Amino acid sequence: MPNTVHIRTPKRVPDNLATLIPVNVSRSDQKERTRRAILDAALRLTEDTGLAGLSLRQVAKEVGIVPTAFYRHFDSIDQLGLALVEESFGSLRAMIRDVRQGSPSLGQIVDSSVSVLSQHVRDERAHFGFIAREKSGGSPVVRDAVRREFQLFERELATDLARLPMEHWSTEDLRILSNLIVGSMIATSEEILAAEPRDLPDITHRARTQLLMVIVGALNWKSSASH
Amino acid sequence: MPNTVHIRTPKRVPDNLATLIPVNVSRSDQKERTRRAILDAALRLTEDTGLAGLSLRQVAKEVGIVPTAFYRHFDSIDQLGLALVEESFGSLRAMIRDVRQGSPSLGQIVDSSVSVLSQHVRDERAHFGFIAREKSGGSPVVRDAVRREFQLFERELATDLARLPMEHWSTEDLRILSNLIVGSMIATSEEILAAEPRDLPDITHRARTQLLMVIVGALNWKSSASH
DNA sequence: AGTTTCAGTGTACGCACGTTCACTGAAAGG
DNA sequence: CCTTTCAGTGAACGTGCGTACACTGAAACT
Repeated sequence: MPNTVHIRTPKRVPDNLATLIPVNVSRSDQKERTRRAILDAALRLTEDTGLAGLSLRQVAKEVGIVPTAFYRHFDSIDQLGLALVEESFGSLRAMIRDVRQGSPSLGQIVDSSVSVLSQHVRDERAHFGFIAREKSGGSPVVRDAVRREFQLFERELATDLARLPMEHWSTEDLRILSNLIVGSMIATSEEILAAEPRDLPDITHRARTQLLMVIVGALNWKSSASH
Repeated sequence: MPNTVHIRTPKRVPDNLATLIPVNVSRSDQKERTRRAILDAALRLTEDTGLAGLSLRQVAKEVGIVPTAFYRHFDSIDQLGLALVEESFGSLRAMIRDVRQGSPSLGQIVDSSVSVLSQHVRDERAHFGFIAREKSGGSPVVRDAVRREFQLFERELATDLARLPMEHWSTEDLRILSNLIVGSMIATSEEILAAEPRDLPDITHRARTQLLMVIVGALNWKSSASH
């Protein structure tokens, strides 16, 4: 059941309006539609095989175009991969924005972080799965892109942490802490992706506890180290 | 430069000794040699492409046998993958044995754990890389095998932790803690694998700090929770 | 000495792959 | 209205793949 998209002439645009405002209809946005269809198809097909096992012909068939038409949109599968990395981290950043909404007590931050993470992983399953897979995946270009994004992420979390009442932390220690937290969150995401729905409460409870342990640990570790 | 192994008749065994003790020479151990060569070749080739991108013909060429001969040793690439999982976790368990050698103060446990991990990851680079890749890899069979091994691992660590002076911890809390620790160690391993040698001291220092944070956190979290 | 076993051979098959190239025909634009 | 642009077409290519099948010849067994 291909996702057919290439209806050559989908609709005649009424001239009266179309000429006034350049409604960006038809040609350019038909291209955009196809591009989206390719990204969606790739995201779906990658679920089984990873980007490495994705073939241009599979994608084309799924989208409903001829193989060669793929090149009108991407130079290579790697470029497709990079576009998916960008898109996937887009939804991850959207998630962070949700977490930042209101930052009350520390306990509440932990609670909302974990529940927002859990919700987003399920909502954007395909994106999170893609990231998890390609983080250690076959294509060096894509793999490195994913890792760079995570490092960026880690840095952002570090500056966020600096705003919390954990005074006198060196930037290095903040990086170490945020590296630990990001790592745990990645692990949790992967567990959520792999788990059956009924195990979800256990996982979120565990993630909450772990995040709390880490924070409590960081605070006490610091005070015990700089006595 | 194939790893040629198929010298049909490598050596005539001197009858005098060979007949006394069944030295298990030639046929059965020639098979074993080839099997090993296949495993080694697969481990090397997988480094670039992942198990998903590994072809039976590549392996055969690398080993120096004809493609069809592969089937004398494995039913499928998946079976090869499972053998590699087993082997890779073998070296991981060897590592743990090293860590357990002498368990003095808590600070020393942390130090030796991290340095042993760091050393082993570099010594058994191929094995650790394989595990990291296939943990989210393309083949469900192999992927699940890796995850099952990690769960086993986590359980073992939990029982180890139970022997430490952290009394009155519920088994659930121990599982949560060991899940956190195993997760951090996986993340650290992946960072070591991806890092250049000169960044290694930073990474081990970070890992040490994180492990300490986690332990301090776990202890304080527990005492604050069960006040 | 005669028979069986079996790791490795060699050919041949059909299939999916990426990429090339010249093409078509509707949309965009002067 | 007439020209240009360009997303999608369709045939053709060379390559590497997994697997089938009948085989060989030395090692192992009786």
